[in-house]
Amino acid sequence: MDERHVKRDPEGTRRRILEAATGQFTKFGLAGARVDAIATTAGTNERMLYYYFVSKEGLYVAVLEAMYKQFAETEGSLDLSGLEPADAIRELAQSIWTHLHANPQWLNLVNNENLHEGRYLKLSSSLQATISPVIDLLRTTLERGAAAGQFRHGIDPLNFYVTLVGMGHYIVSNRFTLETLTGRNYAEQNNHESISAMQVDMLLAYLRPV
Amino acid sequence: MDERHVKRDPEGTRRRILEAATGQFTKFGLAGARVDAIATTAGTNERMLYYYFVSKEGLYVAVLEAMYKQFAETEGSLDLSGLEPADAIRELAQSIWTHLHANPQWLNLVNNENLHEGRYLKLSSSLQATISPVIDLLRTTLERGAAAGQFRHGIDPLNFYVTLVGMGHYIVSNRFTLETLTGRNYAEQNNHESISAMQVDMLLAYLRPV
Amino acid sequence: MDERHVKRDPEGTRRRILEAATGQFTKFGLAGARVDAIATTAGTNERMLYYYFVSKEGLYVAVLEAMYKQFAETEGSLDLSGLEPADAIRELAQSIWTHLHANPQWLNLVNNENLHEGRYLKLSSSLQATISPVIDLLRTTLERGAAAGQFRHGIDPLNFYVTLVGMGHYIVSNRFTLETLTGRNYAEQNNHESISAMQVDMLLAYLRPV
Amino acid sequence: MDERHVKRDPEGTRRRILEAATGQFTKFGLAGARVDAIATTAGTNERMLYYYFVSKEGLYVAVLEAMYKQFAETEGSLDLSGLEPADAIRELAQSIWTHLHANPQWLNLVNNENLHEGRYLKLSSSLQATISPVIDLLRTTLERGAAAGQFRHGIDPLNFYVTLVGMGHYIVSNRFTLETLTGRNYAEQNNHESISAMQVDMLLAYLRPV
DNA sequence: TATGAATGAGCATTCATTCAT
DNA sequence: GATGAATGAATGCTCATTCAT
Repeated sequence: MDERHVKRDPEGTRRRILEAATGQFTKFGLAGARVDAIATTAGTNERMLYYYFVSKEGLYVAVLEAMYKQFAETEGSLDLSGLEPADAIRELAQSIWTHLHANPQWLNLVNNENLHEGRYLKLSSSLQATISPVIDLLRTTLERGAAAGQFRHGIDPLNFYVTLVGMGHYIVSNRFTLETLTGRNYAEQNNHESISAMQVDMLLAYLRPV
Repeated sequence: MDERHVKRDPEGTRRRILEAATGQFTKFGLAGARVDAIATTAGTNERMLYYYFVSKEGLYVAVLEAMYKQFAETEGSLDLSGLEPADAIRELAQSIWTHLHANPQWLNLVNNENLHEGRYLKLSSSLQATISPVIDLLRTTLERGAAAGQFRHGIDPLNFYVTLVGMGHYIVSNRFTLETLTGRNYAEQNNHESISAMQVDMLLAYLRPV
Repeated sequence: MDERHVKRDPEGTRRRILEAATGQFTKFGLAGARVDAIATTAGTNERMLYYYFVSKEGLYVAVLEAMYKQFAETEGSLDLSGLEPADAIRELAQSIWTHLHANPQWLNLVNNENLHEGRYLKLSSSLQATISPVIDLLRTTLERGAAAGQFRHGIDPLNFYVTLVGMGHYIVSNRFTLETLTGRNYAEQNNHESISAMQVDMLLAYLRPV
Repeated sequence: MDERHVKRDPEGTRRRILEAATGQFTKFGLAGARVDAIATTAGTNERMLYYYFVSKEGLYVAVLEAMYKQFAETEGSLDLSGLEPADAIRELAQSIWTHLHANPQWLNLVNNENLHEGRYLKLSSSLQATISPVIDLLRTTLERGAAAGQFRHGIDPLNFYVTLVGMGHYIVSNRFTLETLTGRNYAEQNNHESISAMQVDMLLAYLRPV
């Protein structure tokens, strides 16, 4: 059961390097992460990192891809079809926010990638498509609500989606500076629930026909 | 009379180091910024950096303080007293979002500070107070709107403020990954105006009494 | 029937490694040559190199032996018996110089071996004998010329041989620095022919009885 | 008198690095030389090497320049004006050969530079002119000899010079492989004198009018 | 015979920092 | 206040080589 001492385990070695790299890149960013710390944490040596991922940047891209893929899978597996339109929006928001809340380190990676002006994400083929299923889901829900007279017409689903995700992203990603500056810790459940409740209300109030 | 030291300009040197450091830290983060690049850009040598700011981290904290101070001054100078409550909210949102939009590099610094779990911001005394004037302004406006029957009662001003700021922060800070993943560039004016309009509507729809 | 091992070709693999190694060692020297570049160029993997040649140094010695052997064969196949003594000297010189001119990379290997103070050549058994046939040929020719009254007596054949080879070696081996410093490119045919003519004249003028 | 412990000695440090680098590059070539060995030998640390010479290659070029300059100075200081033409040629040859014989490590550097196809020498400005004074000296001597009826007319001075230098270069540069293959050690004085005598005779025999 | 996986020592180079003047 | 010189620990990466199958 001890993976460290299995002599030949290519898949395991690769996976352990990727996991260790995820930890380091999300904690320290691309520049701050140390190759030898990744190797040590992975229970292997630095050489294997280059064997499997060519370079530190190659490893960073691999981590980026893995995390986006994982996030897309979570979002993509949502089934809102049986829910009332308003409940579907509630469910969508809660699902996304919960995932962000549970994986704050992912946001460090996204922020770091924006520091690099998104250049590594662009290197990664086929990630562009990851977002569309959720947008489609949202569009369908908005249309369903509009048809039922519960939502207003003509809402841009992408803007709505971006606003929704941003609400969750901001309070998770900025929880440390927010706590210092406002005295409120949004990682605490009651604070998190309180602002989430406000934000869901906000989204639904906006959708309501005038 | 010694020509070699004609260029003595303590305040200027200090200021140029701070400006150069701001550029480097916002572009590359704390770990990615290079001390010698800062010195070169500032037109001085590395030694002076230590003379004025003790260490790289000391310089980072100084940059952090300067940028928060500047942001607080912008927000604090707002005068909403003459406006209708709804217009005051519009003005507040536009003012904050415009500032974020105009200073995206500031968000890099904030994100970087959250990567470090806010530990350097905590070192900085007296920054905690910077936010309260705006909160007070917002609280007053919300109460004014409620008293006039235009806003609902019992809204938490801090949660409202955080949500409002987050809307602007997210689309500016994440503009690169958003463009790659959604195909929409929120740095372009029409896209930025379009989502801002939705977000103002959202804030106001939420405030409307039920 | 195992398709994965269809490509078994021991002699071919060995030969391709040797050829690839020759290319790398002559281009970059012993220290500069890369084991993995040799393997890749040879269309095999690094492990096979160790299988066939034990070590990088072992491979280097093998290359050294092969090139000296090839050079000795060229020189050894000369037949000067039917020529007038002076023509025999001309033929010998032209033959050696042409070979050097046509194989400049061989000189890189020789120079590299001298950088290593000849220690690898010493490891190689049986190479010492390679030179003697040409010396014998030269001695016979010199004696033949002296007997015919065309050459002076008492010439040391080895010194004569070394001088002759050195003339060709120098202008080929040093063609790059010579071009930079003198502006004359001795790899160009007319320049090469012009200096070779002078050098043949020199050899024959020396041989002429006083 | 112990340079190692002088705390501040920029010129000394620079000079010691250059000397140490000369030793390493001439012994092991550019690829084989080790930066840390150079620093240790120079009694400083690796960082200073980059401080003064930017890179390993920059240091290599500096060494190359220094050695060519030194060689040119030796050759350039020759005064042949008071000698009979034939004696002048003898003196020129002895002077050059003695210098090569006394500085065999310089030839390693030249050979290494030819391995690199002379690309670093080309980087060095102003070295091209180093050779011309000797050529001029030689041309004058050849013309003087021709005018006196002692030398033949129409000799190309550059080809003559290259041949002369090559004679010395070859037996010094290739002394190790020559010893292994011929059994004769041209570093030994009597062997060196013996072949040099033959080569001077050869040069003068060639010059004699027909 | 052949190959992918693994290793540890070593590589050139860069880092933030301090010393001496 | 200002600057050039000096440092040692590290940094990402490559090396020749060996192991396991």
